[in-house]
Amino acid sequence: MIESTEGNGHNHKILRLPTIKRLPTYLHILKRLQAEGEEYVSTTALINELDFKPILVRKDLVLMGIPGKPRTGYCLKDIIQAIEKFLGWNNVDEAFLIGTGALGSALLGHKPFEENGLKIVAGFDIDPERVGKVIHGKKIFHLSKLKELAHRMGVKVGIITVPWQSAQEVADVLIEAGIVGIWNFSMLKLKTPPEVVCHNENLSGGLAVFSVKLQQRRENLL
Amino acid sequence: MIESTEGNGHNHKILRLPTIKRLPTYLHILKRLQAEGEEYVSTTALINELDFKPILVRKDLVLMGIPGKPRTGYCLKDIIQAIEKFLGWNNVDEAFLIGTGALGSALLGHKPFEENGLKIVAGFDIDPERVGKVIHGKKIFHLSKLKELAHRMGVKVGIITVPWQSAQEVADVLIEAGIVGIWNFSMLKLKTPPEVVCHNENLSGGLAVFSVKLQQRRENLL
DNA sequence: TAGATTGTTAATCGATTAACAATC
DNA sequence: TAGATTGTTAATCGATTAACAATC
Repeated sequence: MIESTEGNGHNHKILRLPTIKRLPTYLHILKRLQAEGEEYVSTTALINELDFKPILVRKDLVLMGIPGKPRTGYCLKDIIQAIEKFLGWNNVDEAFLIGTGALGSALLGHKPFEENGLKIVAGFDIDPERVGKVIHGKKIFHLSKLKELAHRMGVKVGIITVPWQSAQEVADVLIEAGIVGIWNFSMLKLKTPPEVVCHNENLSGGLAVFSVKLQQRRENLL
Repeated sequence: MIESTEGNGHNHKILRLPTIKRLPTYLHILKRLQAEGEEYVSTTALINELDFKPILVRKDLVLMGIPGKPRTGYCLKDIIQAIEKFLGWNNVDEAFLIGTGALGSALLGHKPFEENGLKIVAGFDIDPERVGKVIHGKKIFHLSKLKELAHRMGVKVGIITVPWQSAQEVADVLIEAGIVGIWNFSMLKLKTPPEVVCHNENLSGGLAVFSVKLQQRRENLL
């Protein structure tokens, strides 16, 4: 029933995941350089602060359609603007966060989110100890209030930071409340309808890589 | 991006990063199945709870040297043990965490770390408001105490959760204190000597991917 | 035996790197 | 012009998927 007469395929430049993940790193360094008064930057200069090869950076910028000038490099203002626009970080999405344990509380107070287009406006929990409290300036409501508040405030994004056992239950509440995007920090693969965007964050993947590196370090010492 | 083992090479089975990042996900599901009383699992059954294709799981298990039985699948106890051993999650590393802001506090109380081989034993900060406090059961010391405590307690791992401006400074303190592994959550690329293992966590990469997915969702609606 | 599943070998796909021409 | 840097096209490298033989 939902048909996209004009919204097929390539209404938006399609970047690949590895590229997208690198963008915030670029952005951070570019802003630093800008704050230091620079106006242009070359990819060779950029990678001083980076782990990548210059050609990779150039490929990424080409993919985003950002033009550079031979000999001078890229205009900082232009790349910054292009990246922020591409990521949608220039206009802010309001979000609800469900699950105010250690991780959830942290995200409630995580500054970079607000600066990067995602503003958490309220927290939710079912623990009576937590409901009614204020964490990092954000009020915690009972989960049963979510649907009503979502409609009243027009919030369309949910962040799940509950243990995996209750993650699906929470997802169902969000879907019922008309949320269109879910950022899932739990270990459970959620069942969601196709029209809801769901992104699973795999925090333990990072720990795994670190653990293996540590082990290899240890073995190399022997 | 692929970090090869630097040194001699094959003292340890070498897994690739994508495989390593998938291991915790496998582990989590395998343990769930075990708790439900299962003894064997086939890759076809596994991917019900997963986003991957069965062949990919089998390839990963082969890489780790875990044998399966045609028709029956893999012995849960064996895979779980093999993965935990590979990740070094059966013996616990003690770690210091530096920077007790929102993110740092969260990690101090993040249960899965303890269960997965990384035990944070103390926090550090320079803010007098925070020094002396106890967060999630862990005492916060002044950064100037780190070196002495590291030696006394034999701690060899550091987790950096300070803003990027002070990250290098903190890293220098850790290196000076004889730490061998650094898990860096700041946005700064740290300068570390080759004998120190350094793993940079890119949290904003996840946000970037989620942001793009949200945008695409929005565009498809039009 | 019949059937399901593993695990090997080859094919495909995607991402990074290299070479180099185009540009200012 | 000389030199540095971009950006294109091709080569390489790595990861995933497919096909299928081996196994219980």
